[in-house]
Amino acid sequence: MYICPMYSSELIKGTLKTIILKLLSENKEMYGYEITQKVKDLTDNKIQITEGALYPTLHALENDGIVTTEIVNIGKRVRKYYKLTPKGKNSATEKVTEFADFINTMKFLLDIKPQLG
Amino acid sequence: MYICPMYSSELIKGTLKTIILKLLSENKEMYGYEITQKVKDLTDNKIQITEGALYPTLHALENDGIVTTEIVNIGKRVRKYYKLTPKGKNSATEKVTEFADFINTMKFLLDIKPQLG
DNA sequence: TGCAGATACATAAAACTCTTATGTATATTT
DNA sequence: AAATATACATAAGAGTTTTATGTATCTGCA
Repeated sequence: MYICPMYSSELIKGTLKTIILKLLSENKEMYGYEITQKVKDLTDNKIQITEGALYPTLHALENDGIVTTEIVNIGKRVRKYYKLTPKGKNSATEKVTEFADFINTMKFLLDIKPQLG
Repeated sequence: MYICPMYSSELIKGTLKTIILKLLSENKEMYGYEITQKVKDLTDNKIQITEGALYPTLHALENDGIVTTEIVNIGKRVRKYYKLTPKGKNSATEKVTEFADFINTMKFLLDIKPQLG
């Protein structure tokens, strides 16, 4: 069985909220499992969000008023959709902006050259 | 008193080892306090490594054979210099390469455009 | 000369985030 | 029929960082 090359877990730490907020800012509403698959697809399996990390984070975002939820029945199964609040939209923008700035700082600090392609 | 704008602490998580290894790969040997100041200077105060994070990390690097240490007396004070081992040089290269790749993935995922300037 | 701030190390408790493991249940594919 | 995928959830443990504390020397300046 093939194990895809993932980033070391410490690298991904601290980026989970940013990723979730960005996806929600683009998709109006998403459910948890959908988020994990989207991230997996978009990153060519390099970033795989685990459920143990995802669900507690989503619950925290709800508690903080960043997202609201809506439970939808799909046949006999349940989906919980998450949607950004106005406050959440601001948070999303801020988080992504901060991360972009952070990337530039790290590129300078680590002397990383931009790549062609 | 002016408080400089730092990145949110979660953003910096997981990057400490990479930063340390990169600096050591460029400077042959450095001591702990020097590392904190260098990072502060190079990032315009945006990244400030705390001692409580730095020293345990340096000790872990030593235990893992990534660095060796040399204690030097400066007057009546003591400095502990850290230097990469051959294994550590490989680790430094790997960590920086991995981070560069990670940055590209995140830029794509977060749809971050390259900036002019 | 005395005091603040900088230099320089270190550790420990607490907080925070993520991994790993486990649990429940339905739907689909082989 | 069984394995895999979908879909939620929580909890113990691991790992990293923050915050707090401790020790000690050196420098600048008022």
